[in-house]
Amino acid sequence: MDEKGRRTCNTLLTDDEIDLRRGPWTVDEDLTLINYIATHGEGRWNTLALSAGLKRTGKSCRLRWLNYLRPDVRRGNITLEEQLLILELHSRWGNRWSKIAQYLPGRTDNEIKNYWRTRVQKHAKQLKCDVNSKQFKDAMRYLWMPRLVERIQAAATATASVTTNNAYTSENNIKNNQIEVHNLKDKMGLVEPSLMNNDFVGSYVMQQSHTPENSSTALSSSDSFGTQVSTKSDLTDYYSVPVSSNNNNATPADYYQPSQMSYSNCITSPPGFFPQGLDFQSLDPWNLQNGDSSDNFWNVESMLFLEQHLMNDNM
DNA sequence: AACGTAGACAACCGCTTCAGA
DNA sequence: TTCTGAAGCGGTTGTCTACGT
Repeated sequence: MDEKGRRTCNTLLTDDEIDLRRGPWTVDEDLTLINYIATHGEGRWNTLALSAGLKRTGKSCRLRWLNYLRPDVRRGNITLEEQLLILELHSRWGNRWSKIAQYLPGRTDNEIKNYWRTRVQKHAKQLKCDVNSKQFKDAMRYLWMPRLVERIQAAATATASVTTNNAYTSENNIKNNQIEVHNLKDKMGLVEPSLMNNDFVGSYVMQQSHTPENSSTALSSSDSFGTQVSTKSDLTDYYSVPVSSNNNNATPADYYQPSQMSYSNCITSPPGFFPQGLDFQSLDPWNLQNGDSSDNFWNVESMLFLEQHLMNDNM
């Protein structure tokens, strides 16, 4: 362990503390933490770490639990709807990751932060502009976000087409699809401001009226989580905890099978945020089937648009 | 097959905030 | 009111894996 690792928060660690483990968590450690919390609930993290016999800091235990082991952590690709929401909320609040995470049930601030750094900043780099620059923000708002909306609509349309297969004529399908699109916008609380010009899809602004602050059922805040699932009964409803595991590549899903909370329960929007509660899962067959294919927005058309936009800015 | 590189994500660090003594 | 420890938070780093050469 290097010198930096021996210090935390400007204090030298004791000899006992130097014995603390670092780095990736093992399956045994995960199981110990899960079992301890399932039995005793959460408490003071430092005390918990000691009592559970984990040679980890309380901080490390807390992070592992909140970001990985917690039963309602949602893993896997960020959906198109989630991407749209992240872009919108980040444009509003900046790097307030925990605040943004409140709007994405099951997603952690860490995950959103990682998404932003690896995907969004990558695009800024491709465009050779700063992620915080007006140019990039405009590109997000006027290109990326409308395109996300289009793809969400396309996914919804595809779903509608499948479910209505053989039932309608193509003309009816078109009408239905238009209704789907309209409903989607309603569901997402999106309003279209007047278009800047005819070439352009338009920007989408999230309505301000529904926020976790004014909703009594805000989810997944790391602020509030400690009071949400903290009892044995709560946890045993979610888990069946195996005694041991030899699988070093185990995921939380390998450790326990959720018994009541289904996947779809985790990924609907917080009640009160989207006017009618957006069912992410039902709208996203594209992403589930093909993985995250949403990164390739910067085609020739986009680049031309951006160039033109930047030229107008400079005039 | 071996190596290098980039991307994704888990984990850590240190500062700030908050609550209780 | 002040102090102290715990927890929260955002930035950064480390590690693993997939992919290209």
